[in-house]
Amino acid sequence: MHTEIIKALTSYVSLTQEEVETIISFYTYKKYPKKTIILHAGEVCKFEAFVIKGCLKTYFLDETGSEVVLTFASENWWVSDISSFYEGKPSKMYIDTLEACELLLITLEDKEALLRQLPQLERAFRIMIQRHLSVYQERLFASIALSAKERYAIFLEKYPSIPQRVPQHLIASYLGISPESLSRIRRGRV
Amino acid sequence: MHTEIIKALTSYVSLTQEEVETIISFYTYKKYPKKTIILHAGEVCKFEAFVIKGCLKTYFLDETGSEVVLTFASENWWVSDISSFYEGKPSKMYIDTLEACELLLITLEDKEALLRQLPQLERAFRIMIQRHLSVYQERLFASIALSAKERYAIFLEKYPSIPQRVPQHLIASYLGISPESLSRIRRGRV
DNA sequence: CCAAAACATTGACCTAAATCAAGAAATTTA
DNA sequence: TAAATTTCTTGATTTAGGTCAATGTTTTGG
Repeated sequence: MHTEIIKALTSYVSLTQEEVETIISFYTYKKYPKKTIILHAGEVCKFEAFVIKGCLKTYFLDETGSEVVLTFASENWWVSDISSFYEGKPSKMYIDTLEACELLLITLEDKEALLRQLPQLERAFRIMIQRHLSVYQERLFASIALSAKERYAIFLEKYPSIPQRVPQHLIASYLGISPESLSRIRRGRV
Repeated sequence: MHTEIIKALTSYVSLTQEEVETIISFYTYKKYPKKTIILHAGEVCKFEAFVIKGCLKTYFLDETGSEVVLTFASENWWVSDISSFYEGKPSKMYIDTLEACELLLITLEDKEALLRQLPQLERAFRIMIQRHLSVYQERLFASIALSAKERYAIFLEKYPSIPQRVPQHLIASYLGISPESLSRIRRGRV
């Protein structure tokens, strides 16, 4: 059950069996049914989660109340509102399960205790955040510099399995285009 | 000369005078004239820099060869291509000075040595990267969900001093709009 | 297994912002 | 300080992609 989170962390630091046990002991396994809101805007995000199984979306509501999808998180990804989680401030985003999910969760208190106990993990988490950062950087570039069609092509290349499990209008939202336009792009009618 | 970088780091961890000296000893002070390219796309980024004085832009070139500004970095900000710097891979971006600049630079080797010597800094750097991440997150949301006019208004609120020192067409590029459109937005003719 | 809800497609039309072109200002450099 | 370069503005025109509305299709839950 915990093998994948350990794999994710040991790509950056090496760990003894005892250290692995320690890490595991700090995370809580939890199941959520489909369409569960696990973080509401306005709340402080109390978890950082690793996705064992399932798929989630993180999103904002715009002025007209419609969803703007920021990320999809599926197996072996992390999901949280990092700035709310670490700085204890109310989140502006929502996080929902799109499928039944199994997550490994940690609270801020426990994460800090874990890092005090295994300071070498600081490095692993720092590298993971850096990776997240460059993903956002590339998306921002795409969003500024590329056409809707190009953004969709890149999305398909990077996340070929997401379209099979996520409704198309959410992908449109993620790409910053209307569902109608995405439909037309897919049909080649653009 | 180093007071601001120390202030930036001590907002997250407290340091003794000796530790402060250690940090300072790892950074190299350097001056650059205006319009110097300090990172070329294709090169590996060999520095992480703290801006003491001056202003820089980081940008990509799009398919037609025109600049897409990703960030401006001025006093007390960090500038680097994080993913190239840490992962040793060729950068896709450029970094240029927009004014004469004074920077404090560190190489990856030195940064790792510094972190081995003062592991409590891991925390400070992690928090800084998290902050960067949420800045990108908000910009991505803005870029997907808000109009050019709204994006400009937010930019002015967040960075009121940048327009006084950076050409307007670079701000347009940063916001993902054409220089002509930004000119019209400013004139209220939109 | 059927009804209801959610999702996707298509066409007609609209609009925010891009592009093109020309000139005016401002800044730099010699 | 004059010439050169860079930057900014304005108008005319185009276009990518949005919106609205109707219809078809798939999925879900009772």
